Amino acid sequence: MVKKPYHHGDLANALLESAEALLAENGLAGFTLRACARRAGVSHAAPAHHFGDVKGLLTAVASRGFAALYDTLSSRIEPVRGDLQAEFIATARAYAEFAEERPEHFRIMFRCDLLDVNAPALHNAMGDAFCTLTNVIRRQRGEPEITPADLESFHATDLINDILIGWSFVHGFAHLQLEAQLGIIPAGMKDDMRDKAALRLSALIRNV
Amino acid sequence: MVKKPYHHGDLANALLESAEALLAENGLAGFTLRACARRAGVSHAAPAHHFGDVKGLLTAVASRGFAALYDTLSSRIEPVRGDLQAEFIATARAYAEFAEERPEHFRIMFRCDLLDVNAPALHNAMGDAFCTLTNVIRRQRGEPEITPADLESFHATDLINDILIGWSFVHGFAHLQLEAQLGIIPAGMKDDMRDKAALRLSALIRNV
DNA sequence: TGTACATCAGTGAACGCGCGTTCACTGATGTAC
DNA sequence: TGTACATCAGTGAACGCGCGTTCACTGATGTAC
Repeated sequence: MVKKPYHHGDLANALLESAEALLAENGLAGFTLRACARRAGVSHAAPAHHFGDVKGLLTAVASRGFAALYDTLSSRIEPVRGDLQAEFIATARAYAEFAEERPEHFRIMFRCDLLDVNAPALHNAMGDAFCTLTNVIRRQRGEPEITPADLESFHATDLINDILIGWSFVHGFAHLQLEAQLGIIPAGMKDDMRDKAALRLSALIRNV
Repeated sequence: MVKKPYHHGDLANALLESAEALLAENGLAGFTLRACARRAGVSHAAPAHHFGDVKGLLTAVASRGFAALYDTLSSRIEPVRGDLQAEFIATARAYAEFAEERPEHFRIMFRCDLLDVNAPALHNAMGDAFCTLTNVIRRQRGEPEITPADLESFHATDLINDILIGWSFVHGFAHLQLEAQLGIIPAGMKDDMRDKAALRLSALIRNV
């Protein structure tokens, strides 16, 4: 039996994992600084050394959420890259499934009142995820891709028009579904309806 | 000076108004049963007689939110009724402005984890609001309107396709904007971009 | 190679707080007869 | 018209709880010389 060392070694990550587990188990209500510390096997005052306060920890959790969303989107889009219809469908599907599989994580990510929205880590993680969505739209339009760095200074208004449609649709569907607002659609048909809607929008954006 | 009567007379409404005021002032964090009771000038055990518990009160708050959303949508659509492009633009605008003007109320309405989603009052209020949105789409498509009662048994899948696009877009834009995700769009251009996107979608749905 | 010292990353006790719920109660109201 | 009684809508004290933050502290680590 190994004696527990005084220093944890990787407490920051351990706390983030505890936080995510707590969110998954009990929702936002189950998330507290003290509970995270308890779960990580550390005194409740320890997290302050790494995250400052609750908001700091939540912001880090949200950053990891956007990073995970980025990974999900990338991994789903990559296999069908170039097939514009399939890309669009895969994007909507990946986004919606992410929200369904990690509902509490998803909720936190879009709760700017609980987060330090100016934190660089959060800002960058958001930028990566949204850049991926933006590039889906750009490919639909036959335009060259951009990088997260480009996003900062990006003002091509006619393109933003379609990005707005794409973002809003994908996000709106995922959020409405997550929050039980799509009761009108029979449970077994949601995926199919979403795919069809995505297909229709893809055609609109590709202008065919 | 009037002696305060033992019975309040309209405590249920007074509590709802207190709740909404607290949400507006301090967000969800400022909302507690006790705070609502305090603000309504009543002992903290009194609300239980009207709403049972916290969830019951929150559910009633959300119901009033959907009723207010219904009113907002109706009053904005009515003046331009028949002008399909203007109707669609007005709908997106009304929805987004509602979210901006009553952010905390809006957040509560879409937090099914905090609500009793099976409460009839909530269910009906949601139905009224979403029926209004549905009829916007139906008019775009030249189809007869439906009533909230019809909504229950409504499975015309080809129509749902467009409803899904409309709902998701309108809701997604409002939610992304509320949660500070549209930083890429210069502040002064958001309304214009939203209107243009709505116009484009209106054309898609009208199939022109 | 040692050593002094600054800094970092934890501990654990304490503080003050407000919460939701329960409970026995009481004042007010409504209604059956 | 009166009265008994059930029911409703409040009160206020009490319970038990866990929270976030602060603080003085200590053990461990890293580094300058």
